[in-house]
Amino acid sequence: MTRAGLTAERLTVAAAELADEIGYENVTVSAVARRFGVKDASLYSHIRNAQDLRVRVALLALSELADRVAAALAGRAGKDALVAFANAYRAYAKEHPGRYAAMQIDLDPETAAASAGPRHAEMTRAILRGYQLSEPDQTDAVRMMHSTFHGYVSLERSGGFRHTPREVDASWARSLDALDSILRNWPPQ
Amino acid sequence: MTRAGLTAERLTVAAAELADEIGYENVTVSAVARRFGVKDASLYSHIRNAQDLRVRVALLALSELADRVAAALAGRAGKDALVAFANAYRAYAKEHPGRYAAMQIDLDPETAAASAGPRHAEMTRAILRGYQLSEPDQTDAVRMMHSTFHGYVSLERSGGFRHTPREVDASWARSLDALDSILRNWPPQ
DNA sequence: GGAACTAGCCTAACACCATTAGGCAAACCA
DNA sequence: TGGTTTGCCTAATGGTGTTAGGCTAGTTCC
Repeated sequence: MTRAGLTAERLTVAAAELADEIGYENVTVSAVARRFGVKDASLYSHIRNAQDLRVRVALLALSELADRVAAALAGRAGKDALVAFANAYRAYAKEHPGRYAAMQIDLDPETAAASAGPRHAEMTRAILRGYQLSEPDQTDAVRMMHSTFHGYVSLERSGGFRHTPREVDASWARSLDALDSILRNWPPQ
Repeated sequence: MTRAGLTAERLTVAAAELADEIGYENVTVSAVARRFGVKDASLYSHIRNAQDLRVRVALLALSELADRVAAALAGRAGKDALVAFANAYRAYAKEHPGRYAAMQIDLDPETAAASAGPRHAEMTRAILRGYQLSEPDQTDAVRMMHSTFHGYVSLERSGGFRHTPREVDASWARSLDALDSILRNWPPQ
């Protein structure tokens, strides 16, 4: 009887793949075990419990997304950077809906601090260097950008835009134009 | 043995309350049954299954939120209306996190059409009457507004803004200023 | 090469949840 | 009051999460 070679990492990747394939909410310890042809209980030497597995998937996704965003940003500034960031973000969410969903669980503060979350924040701030905003406007702008991206992607995914015929891609592009315009003319206090 | 007096409506309300109290993902058929002091199986004369119960909670929440937004909008126009809408939306999400989470499930098209979702869309469009936008800009603007609200609320709830000290309320107000400003000066194609 | 050890996967067992089938009694209705 | 409906129950099945303890494949050390 040869061994399956389970590790926390392999389980995490398998869970992430499963999430993209069958939906995040259907990812279960049993389903992951099945994928490796082992019994459920065997996973518990590698992960603490189901929640632990979910957290690992979230961290994986956060890190993958940060890498892609970083790559997209390289060598760009201003609106170019804004659009590259936004498109990388949205593309990741579309390619990996399950991982994107996993990212939404709330991590406890120390896990969050050790995650790629701070890298996201840092990169978002980097974009704003092209827009001459100082604190606290910068923080407000970061929050608005992040909200818009996340809100758009998440409404798009859940079919919130289906009822209106207008192309979602076109609307997205205009929203980015609007964001750019507002960052260039951030309303004075 | 007196009867518990179950109905689909009472079960839905109880499930919604539970969602706000213990979190949407912990709402289970068993937990609802427990709350009424009846056996799990007894619920199945009133609801088809767990998914049916979830859909009912989502519809309840959509309808409650639409009512509150409608009340907030009454007699307002322009930026006043925008801010009233946004604040009603955010307040509902904070008061009823479980119901807000329930609203995010995707309804099948005909259920969605019969839900309060279209009322939301209509009210959002009504706000834009104060801003002289014609199609397709109007659709794009509706999508951007909705994304911003949803994105903000959902990031705030999941602790996405915790790392930066700036007050979330203040940032929110500035984001609404920014939205207003952009609606007044929607960038030309 | 064999003995001792480690670690990886297994079986067994339990609790909770979702769901279906069929029974019995309370509530209503004639 | 007797019959019918309907509401909740018991019983049973299957999936999932989790713990405890066992067996053996692979490694280490003489």
